[in-house]
Amino acid sequence: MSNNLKIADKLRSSGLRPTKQRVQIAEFLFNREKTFHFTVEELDKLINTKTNDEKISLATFYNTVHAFKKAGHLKEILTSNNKSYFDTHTGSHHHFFDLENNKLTDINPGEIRIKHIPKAPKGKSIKDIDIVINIENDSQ
Amino acid sequence: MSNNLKIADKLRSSGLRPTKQRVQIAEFLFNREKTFHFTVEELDKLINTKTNDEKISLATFYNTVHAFKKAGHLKEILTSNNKSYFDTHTGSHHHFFDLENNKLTDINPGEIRIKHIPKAPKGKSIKDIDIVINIENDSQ
DNA sequence: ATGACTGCAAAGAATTTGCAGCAGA
DNA sequence: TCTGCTGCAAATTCTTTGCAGTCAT
Repeated sequence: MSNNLKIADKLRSSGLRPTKQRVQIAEFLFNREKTFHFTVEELDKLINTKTNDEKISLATFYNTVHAFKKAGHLKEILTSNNKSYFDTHTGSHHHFFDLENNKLTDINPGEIRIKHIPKAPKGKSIKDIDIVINIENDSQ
Repeated sequence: MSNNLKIADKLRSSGLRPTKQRVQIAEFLFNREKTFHFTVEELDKLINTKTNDEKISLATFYNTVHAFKKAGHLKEILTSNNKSYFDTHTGSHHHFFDLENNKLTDINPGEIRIKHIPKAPKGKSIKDIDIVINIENDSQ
């Protein structure tokens, strides 16, 4: 309940109306301890089959996820399979991408550091840096 | 002419028949000094409008680019716009991605170095590392 | 009430696939 | 000749859009 209120406030303070659908999606995404990585398709399946309530339309998932991203509540991640993955952990961090099962995992922030960041070309500045380490099964 | 032969041999030694289309695409891609970054769509436009000869079908561009990639002559690059970019420079290196015009440029290999590479989760090993530095226009 | 949001279905963009015909070896 | 490759169109997959009806404020 208090979670519900917090979620609603979080949405409102981002300029987003806390509609039933957005609250349901936001609760699912943000009321958890661990970082959660997902595609829109996966989110749709997870939420729409878990509950038997009225289903949320796929278009609404796309709208909502993009709205959350714009509001800074989600981060989009590049992967080698050219799909849009999102991450509930919005701070600066990087990822492993498992090529065998298409799963993302966070790299512990202490585990990777860039020694020297190159200067952007003139007239340009750096917006952000994406690092993905592709992993596969050991070939023992 | 000798270029033609070299290209044909390059293809043959990768197990690819040097068909007219593949030779034409390979010449376009590999007979150049500087690294070349492209999407399949761009390649199609560049090759099919430049010459007035018989056009190469889009499906053939996809087939060929993937065959070249599998043979190790091209590298695929992740970008923030979730399209497949390819790079004629197959060595290990990283990229700037200009968010304003969707253009990739190489980062000079000396300009970036990772201080500490994290260990892959157990049972997994690192296949490769993709780093993309997103850049935008200065905001002055 | 009024503007924003949802849901549906249709459209769009990028890529893949099936298969008949063609062309290298 | 025989297998691999090409080209076309149709199919797939992921994502966006238009718009009428609905809901939050």
